[in-house]
Parts: sequence; structure tokens; C-alpha cells
Amino acid sequence: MQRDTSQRRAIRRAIEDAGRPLGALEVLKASKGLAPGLGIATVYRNIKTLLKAGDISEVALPGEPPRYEAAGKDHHHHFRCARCEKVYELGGACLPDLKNALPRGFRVTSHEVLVHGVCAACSKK
Amino acid sequence: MQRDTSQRRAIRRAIEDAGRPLGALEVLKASKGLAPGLGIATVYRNIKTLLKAGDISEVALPGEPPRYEAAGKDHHHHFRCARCEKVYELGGACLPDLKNALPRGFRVTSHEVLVHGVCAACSKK
DNA sequence: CTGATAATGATAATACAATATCATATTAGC
DNA sequence: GCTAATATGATATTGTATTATCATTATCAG
Repeated sequence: MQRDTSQRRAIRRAIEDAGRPLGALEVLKASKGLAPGLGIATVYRNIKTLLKAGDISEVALPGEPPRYEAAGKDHHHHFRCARCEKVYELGGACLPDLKNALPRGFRVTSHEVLVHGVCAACSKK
Repeated sequence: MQRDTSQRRAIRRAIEDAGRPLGALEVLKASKGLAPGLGIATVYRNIKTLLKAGDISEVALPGEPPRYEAAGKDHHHHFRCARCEKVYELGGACLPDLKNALPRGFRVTSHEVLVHGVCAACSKK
């Protein structure tokens, strides 16, 4: 049976409160407050557990390890800051006429958009 | 000085003629016709060379190694078939009003779209 | 044609994220 | 509180893509 450990609580909490997708190391760092001494193996283990439980979902990124965000959000896309390398959540604005761009016979199941740029915090510096 | 070898010609040719982005192993396979005995190390070396020369460009994909396509194409996006795992090039159709979706202070430099689905060839089977 | 040297192929080495191992600690049903 | 079983932390191991090594081959300027 699944146990309720302080580490697991801290990890779930960190991801849910982040407001943006976190990588494994970011999760580790963000969870250290609530769970001092937390190890990276536990982070990976619990990410897997939380994924299976449907509590969080994976954000796959080109060329780098996946990040994780709270599950159940509305359809949205992501923004990656080239400076700090943080990934932010973008609301709304989606693709218009995908069908027109598709070759005949191709079926679409999903899509993802990644916007590159510099975030507000990094722009100031 | 840069030499003109049959291997390099074969590799450039394979990428330019593919019509879709190829991964390193796909490049190897596609180049074997023109350059029998070609080794994977040479493929990687020449991909690097061709990238620096601006002859090809990299297509980064979430969770898998990059593919490479001929450089200088118009802005476009990509489609990945879940069955055969090939990546295809999509023309036209782009994002509408990105600005509205952006938080204040964020600057955009580029974006990429990846469409997931099943290609025509795999749909038939 | 020939020599200097860039390029190649086979394979060892590297880099890195993620997983497995294992001794110890923690949880929760009784 | 006690005990069986899950969870943890430290670290070794794995898996995979890419790069380095090095002896040999091929290119091309003169």
C-alpha cells in the first residue's frame, strides 16, 4: 500500500505550487524546504509515482530532460527563457487551421508549441 | 583546408534529398548507397561540419535525438508519426496572436510547433 | 606523381539522465 | 508500541547518444 511520507508530500507540493513546469533538479531544490535531506533518487521515484497516479503531467522539451507540472490544466503551451532556462506556462492562443497544413491521409492526435525568448525577469537585467 | 570526400558528398546529399529531417542513424542508412562502408563516426563528424557551414540545420525533438534537414527553407513546422517515428515537414499554417498570450515583459525570438499523429503510410496499414 | 595533412572507420571513452541496489529508517495496521 | 513492508538516501550501474583516439587511407596543391 502507498504510504504518505513527508518527502512525497513535499514533492507534490513543490510541483503544484510552482506555477510552471519543473525539471527533476528544480523539484529537488524546491522540495528541500519541506523535506531537508531529500535525495534525487526519491525525486525521480516520486515523479514516476505521481505521473502514474495522474497528479502531475510531463512536459517534454526538445533537447533537454522533461519537466513536470500539475495535471488537469486547460490546454496551454510553454515559453522557454534562453537566459535562465526556466519554462513558463502560456495561456490561450492556439493553432488555427492545422488541417490545411497537413498532407492527405495524416491524422493528428495532439500538438505542442514551444515559444523561445527572454522572460520579463531576465529582460530587466 | 576542407576536402571533398565521397562520404561528405553522400551525407549532404542524403539530407538534402530526404524531404524530411533525418536522425544520425537515418543519415547513415540513407548515405550507405553512395558511400558503402560509411561509419557512424563520420556521419556525426560531417553533420557537425555541415551545421557549421550552414548547409543543414538541426531539428530538436522532445525526448529523442535531433534530426537534421537542409537549411534555408521557409518557416515551417514538423509532424511526428507515432507509429514509424518519422518526422515530416509541414508547410504554412502558423501561430496567430502570440503576443496576446504572453505575460508582460516577455520577448519572443522564435517558436516551434510539433504535431503528433499518424502519417498516411502508417494509417493504411 | 608525391608529400603533407585532412578524413575515415572501428572502437574505446565520455557525458548525462535515469534506474537499480542495498542498508537503514519510517509508516501504518494491529 | 510492535512488526512487516514500503520508502528513503547514497551511490553504483545502466542505457544511449555523441565524441575522442589512432592507425590507415584518400585528397589535392605544387
